Amino acid sequence: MGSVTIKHVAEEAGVSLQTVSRVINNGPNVTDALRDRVRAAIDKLGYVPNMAARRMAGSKSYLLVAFNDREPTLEKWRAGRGSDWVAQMLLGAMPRCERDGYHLLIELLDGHSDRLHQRIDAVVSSLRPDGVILTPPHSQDTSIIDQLERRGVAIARMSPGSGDERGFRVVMDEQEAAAVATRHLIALGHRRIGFLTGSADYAVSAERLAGYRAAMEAASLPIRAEWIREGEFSFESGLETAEALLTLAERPSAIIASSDEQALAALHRARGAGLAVPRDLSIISFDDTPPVSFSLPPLTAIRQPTAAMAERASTLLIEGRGIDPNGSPAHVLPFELVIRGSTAPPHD
Amino acid sequence: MGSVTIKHVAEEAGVSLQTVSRVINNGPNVTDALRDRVRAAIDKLGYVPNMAARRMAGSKSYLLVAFNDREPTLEKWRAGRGSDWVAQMLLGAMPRCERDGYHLLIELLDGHSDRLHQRIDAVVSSLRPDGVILTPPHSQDTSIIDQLERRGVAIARMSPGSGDERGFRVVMDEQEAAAVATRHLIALGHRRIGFLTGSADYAVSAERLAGYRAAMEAASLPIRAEWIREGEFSFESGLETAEALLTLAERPSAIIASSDEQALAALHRARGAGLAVPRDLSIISFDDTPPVSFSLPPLTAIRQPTAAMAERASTLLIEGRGIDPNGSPAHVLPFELVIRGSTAPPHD
DNA sequence: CTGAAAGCGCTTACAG
DNA sequence: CTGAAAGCGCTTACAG
Repeated sequence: MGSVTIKHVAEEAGVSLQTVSRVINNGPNVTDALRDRVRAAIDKLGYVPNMAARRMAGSKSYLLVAFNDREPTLEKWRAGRGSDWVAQMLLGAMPRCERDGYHLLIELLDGHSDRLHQRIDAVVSSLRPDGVILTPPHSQDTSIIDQLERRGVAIARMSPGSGDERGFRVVMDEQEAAAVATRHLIALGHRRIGFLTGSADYAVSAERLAGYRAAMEAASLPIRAEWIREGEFSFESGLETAEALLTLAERPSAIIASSDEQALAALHRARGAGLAVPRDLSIISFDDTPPVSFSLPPLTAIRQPTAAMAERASTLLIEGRGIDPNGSPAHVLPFELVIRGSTAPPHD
Repeated sequence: MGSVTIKHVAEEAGVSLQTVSRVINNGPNVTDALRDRVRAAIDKLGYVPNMAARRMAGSKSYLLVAFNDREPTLEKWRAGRGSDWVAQMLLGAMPRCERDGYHLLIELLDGHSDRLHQRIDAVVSSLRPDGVILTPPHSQDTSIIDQLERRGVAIARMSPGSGDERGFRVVMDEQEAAAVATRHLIALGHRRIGFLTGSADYAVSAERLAGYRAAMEAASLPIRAEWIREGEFSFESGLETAEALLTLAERPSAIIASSDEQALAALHRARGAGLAVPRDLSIISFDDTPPVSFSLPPLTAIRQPTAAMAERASTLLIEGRGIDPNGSPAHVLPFELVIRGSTAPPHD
């Protein structure tokens, strides 16, 4: 609609397009007088650069795309239980993007579909984002990193696991978090501590397990193979693995779950087995999404700094142009052990 | 880099750019043979149109912007209680957008700031979205509609209230919802029913109140002025207004709250006053976000079809090009009364 | 039914 | 320190 363009501004200020462009982009070599004149014209006309045009002319797109795993994301939204990783990402990343005139686009990606790469290519080709935020499990998918690298797209990977050090990596110390949880239980007097692992295709799963092992060993506590139950992050998986743990002849007096859902499922199973939490069984969960603070009792949990991680990822993508992050150290953000009512000294 | 453009496709297929463009956009007048040849070339090269270029050349931007009220939105994310309206919008709108190659951008808008219009102009000018989804309270802000109309931007308004019939309007029947809630209580035997109003600057607040009034009158039940408490949607406001209601000489045996937060606050106050819910006091809330199903007892609530509304809004914006929605009827989506444990016959 | 030209609003080298 | 030209990748009228 007869919108204001750089041309109008140039006329109003009596300068060339070129100069206006330089002022907009804080380019060098503009006298203060001219700059002021241009700024005044911009304000007067209410000029705002057209992003599509800027992008076309070869500048930044001012767009960041955050890819999220489709099914778990939709599933959680549908369930309406408030387990909202995406909301936390928005909380961290959106205001950060806004501050520098960027926009954040959430995109859903199918876990392992054949068309995964096709979809990524389509998004990158059509949107030309200045950077892409990858979340698990895609953040650890080497073939995706390959693809994005080939396309020359900057990457920030949240919780990417170890091994591949390409792109900006933003993490919390998963291993230490699990160790802290374990030590908390040990300090309470627990010796038989069970562990429910997360989905095998998420790198954090192995890291959390390693932290548990390390802390148990450091305390010279035995680790029985039957105490470690391999599962997935889901409630259903939690039901199954917790059940297996609770029906053991010598059952653990405490359980560390690799997700909130699993922990909630463990709580459910404990109740079913007539075990009082935390009296007969202590439970610690991972992530600390809303439902765990509403449960009875509310759960002790490792809080993942999702918002802070997303903010950092955005910052790195916005400010890190030209920097080669490859091989540089990961950005480690602090987690927190939130102690609530599901942990106590063992009863027996 | 060195990305595939329409030019490459044209060469590969041995046709003009023009023809490729026609095929991409499902334009008329292309022979099947040519179309197939072009499609084959597109597939072979993995061509995806550059959105910035399309936009520049005067086509759609394939971008939808959803404006949300900044502070309440951030506040809820920060609180981490899972009261997530935005997540429900994403659930409804994102897959719908994706289906037609659109992208949804969430943007935050300050409630009443001077720079509100400036911000909207900036977003519209820089992004050139094909349409804008407005949510309360902005969806009922006449000056915003004016502004967007002037700019020629298509608008879909969620819960816009009555009066201004411009743009696509997607609503639930707020008045009927409140009436249904009221009738549910009446059917249970309640005669003294209190009502906590929502924020005055949200049109739904007045509508909900009107529904309550209508249902009470239809049942020939008295409406005492002191039973209607004007407040805001927040928990704090709920504490205050519920307190006022519960300390009345002749206190209501049931309360309808205009938001989940208020209802939770009422529950809190009831507990403080030694009243058992639902034995001594029934409570119904509005919206049905996650926390109300976690409370003790879980609350009976009117469920707002937020995801469905966002989906409809997207559909209207995507498919409704060229249609003038002004003055056409609003799109009414069904709400639901979810009966849980906070409502029962009055005790006395 | 198909194609050559102009132009969208910017930025990037390149001159001066 | 400032400006005239070219070009980004498309689509839109306009020819043929």
